[in-house]
Amino acid sequence: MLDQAVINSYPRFPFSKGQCGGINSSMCSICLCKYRKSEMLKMLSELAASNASLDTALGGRFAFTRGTWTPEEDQKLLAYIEEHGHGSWPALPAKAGLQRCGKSCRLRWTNYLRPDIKRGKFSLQEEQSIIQLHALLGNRWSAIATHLPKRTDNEIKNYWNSHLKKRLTKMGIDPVTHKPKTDSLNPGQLKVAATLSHIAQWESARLEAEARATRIVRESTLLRSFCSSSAQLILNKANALPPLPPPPLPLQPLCLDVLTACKGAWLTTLLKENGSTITGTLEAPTSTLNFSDKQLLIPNLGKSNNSIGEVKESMENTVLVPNFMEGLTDLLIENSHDHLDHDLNYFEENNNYWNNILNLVNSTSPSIGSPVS
DNA sequence: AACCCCTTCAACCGCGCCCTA
DNA sequence: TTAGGGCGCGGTTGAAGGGGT
Repeated sequence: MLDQAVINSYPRFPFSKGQCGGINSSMCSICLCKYRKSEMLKMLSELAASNASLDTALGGRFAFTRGTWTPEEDQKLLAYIEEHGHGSWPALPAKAGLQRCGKSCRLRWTNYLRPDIKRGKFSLQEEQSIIQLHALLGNRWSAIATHLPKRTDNEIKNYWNSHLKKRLTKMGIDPVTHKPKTDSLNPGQLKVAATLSHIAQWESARLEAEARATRIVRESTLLRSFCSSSAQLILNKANALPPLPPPPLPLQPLCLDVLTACKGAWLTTLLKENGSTITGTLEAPTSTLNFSDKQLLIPNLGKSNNSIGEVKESMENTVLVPNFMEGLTDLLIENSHDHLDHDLNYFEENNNYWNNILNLVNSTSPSIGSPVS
């Protein structure tokens, strides 16, 4: 058996650190290729017998370059994929003449070299989309990325961690829950929170399913220019996906209603707190819900035969709705105080902001027709 | 100029899912 | 049914660069 010290001293040894000695893992830590234990044992005994370096003993098989990619490497990878498509990633480096593992090539391609990637500063609209989608989806970066054209999940994740998360924290909003940090909820509030959590869970699942379908279609579109036969297979796969299931009633319209109410809440508060006389061309709140003093108030609507009414009735009288949009509403309200009081540009931007949320849900949910009537 | 600290983000790690033989 | 191949995903790391002292 190979000396443990030798294994540990070799930084490129192809097994997970600390696991290679006992051969209790079949996972290569460099390229994630998997090997049979018998094969690994054979490789190790060959190495021990040869008394050579690991690279030599294994035929230079694991002498991968790591770290930052050079322009020459980029060019090689780009040229190969443009001509042949990527095909099997583990096989690509040898064919393309690269001393990289397949996984490194795949990451370089998907996060940097792909022609459909937009690089550079995130726009205000993109920032808002990320915050909105993060409130709905949490750290599902790939799902979020499907709603931001030409942005990668890695880029969005980095931007969130280095910019947006800190910004929300600075404004007193928990970047995980998207709620003000000082929340303490009474039983009635918790009840509503549970209902909204259910909505968010459904929306999250729906967006995830949609993201999957979108990803497949996008991948097929990209590949078509390189490898028409492979693309056709993926297109067939996408076409074979079953339609997204409708959300459970009564959550379906209520979800939209809550969003609409949030928009209305923002509008009402802005007008009220600024003593503004903005009228006419500005859109009025459309929700059946009322709003006052930064609290989304749900009145007792009484008996109703429709399911929406039943849900609302269950919320009873007047309660604070601690949903994920409230933090955003507060964020916007704070912004209005700090920077843009009585500024119509601000109004228009944020009116669009709420319209975007509604459009987002509307456009991605064909089965969700309209807010509750 | 030199050093330190902080931020950014490309790249890597480890896990788990899906598919196939 | 199971093992292995392939790959996507979220979390983490560390090199590079900028700013302050």
